[in-house]
Amino acid sequence: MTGLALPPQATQVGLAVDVAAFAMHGGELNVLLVQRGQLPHARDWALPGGFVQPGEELHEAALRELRTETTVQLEPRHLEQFYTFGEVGRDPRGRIVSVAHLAVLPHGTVSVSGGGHTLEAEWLSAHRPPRLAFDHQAILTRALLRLQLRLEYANLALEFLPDTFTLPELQGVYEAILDRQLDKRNFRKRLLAQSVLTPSGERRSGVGRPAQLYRRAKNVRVAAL
Amino acid sequence: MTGLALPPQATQVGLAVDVAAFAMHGGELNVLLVQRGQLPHARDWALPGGFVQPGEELHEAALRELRTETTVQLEPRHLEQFYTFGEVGRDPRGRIVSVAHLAVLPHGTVSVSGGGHTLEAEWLSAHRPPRLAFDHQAILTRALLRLQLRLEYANLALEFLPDTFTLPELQGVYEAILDRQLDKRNFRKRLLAQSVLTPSGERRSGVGRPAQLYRRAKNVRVAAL
DNA sequence: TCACTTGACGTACACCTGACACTAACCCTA
DNA sequence: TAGGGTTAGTGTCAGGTGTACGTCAAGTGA
Repeated sequence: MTGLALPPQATQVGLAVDVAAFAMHGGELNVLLVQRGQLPHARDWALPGGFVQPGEELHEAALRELRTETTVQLEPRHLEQFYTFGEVGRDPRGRIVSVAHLAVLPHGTVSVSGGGHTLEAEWLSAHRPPRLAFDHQAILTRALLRLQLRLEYANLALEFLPDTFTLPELQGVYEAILDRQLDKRNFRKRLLAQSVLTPSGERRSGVGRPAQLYRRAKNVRVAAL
Repeated sequence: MTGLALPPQATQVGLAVDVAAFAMHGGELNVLLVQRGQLPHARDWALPGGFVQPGEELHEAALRELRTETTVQLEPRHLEQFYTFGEVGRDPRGRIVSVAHLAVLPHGTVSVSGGGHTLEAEWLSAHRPPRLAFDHQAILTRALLRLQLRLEYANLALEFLPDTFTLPELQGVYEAILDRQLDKRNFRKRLLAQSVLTPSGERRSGVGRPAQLYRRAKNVRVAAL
């Protein structure tokens, strides 16, 4: 376009993305992990991720890695870059800078399997994960913090649930993300006051008293990450 | 260390840092800008920044660029990485990814001059800056947002003031950063309730009634960014 | 000494938050 | 069909927080 070249002092580094993808399973907040098939850290668990390709945007790379390593297909709006990890010694192969992304999986995306250079892909406990490769534990910790921050001022929790859901289910999502218990009376008060929910009229039978089903209110947009 | 090499699919990109450094001058929030001496965007204003050197940490690079381009010396604790800009077309020279940093200049750091590849360094209005090179306007906008967020739950504003200061002066810092007016009575109440200030006993004369001078209370640590 | 400027202070109200205990509705089993 | 088990659903009060707002105090300078 211009004939301009990179100046000689421009350090060339490996550019990577990593993705901390979250979903709810059985009342627990899970994070999507892969088992590495290559050195370094072969057979260790890690966040899905990999190198950005030439001409590829950062968020595209994140989506691609997620797709090829875990078969999870995601829309760009559920993805947010949150921190860049570039410490000199973080990867034994050389200077590799990783732009870490946070992903929220809409309800329904569940089955995963390994692919690419990974042996295995699995949903594992986000708050009590196994030992992770590289500095991925630090990345995960920061991702959880960001997720909790976002929870407060977005309707993020709705993403983790199907179209219709009960209030106790929604409360479960909050509790799983915050990793602590909430008072149900205060929770209901707070949520209903926001008027982002409309009762669907139906109820869900289960073990005890049937619960009212809600859905997201019209013209309430879900938080874009 | 291991004999491991970067895999062939590892895209090599130029790695840069940019710094949005803020200070208060004359009741206005200013940002430190440099006038570029090289193509592309020669003679345009830009945020100080440049390429990371081999073996150099990101925050070290940010401090070094600030020092060489603007003669501003800064401690690491006043620096925070806040976003990474990696869009494909953002730099005409090729794929250059920039890790943007926010810097708060303690009061007293004022005189600047160009250096390195820059013609000039100057403090200019942060909320109404001149036209900026590359995507630096987007970087600046995001930096301002982050600064405003930080203001709320840190004692960040104290950094912008000398050791002793009056409450109206402190309020001025808040107003300059938030770019809006605050009620002085509520401001006092809020600030004094935090008990991070101690009256120095002295007063400062000026046009109207002399104001009480305050200093940061003992054992109140300033927010690390 | 009077007008002007700026600092300092208190009150009243709306709102939000968190603590807390009981009733309602349904299922299952004896 | 009655009763026990289980989960859903509700109201109130106290304390704190944020905001709006009027008034007096202490200087300066004409």
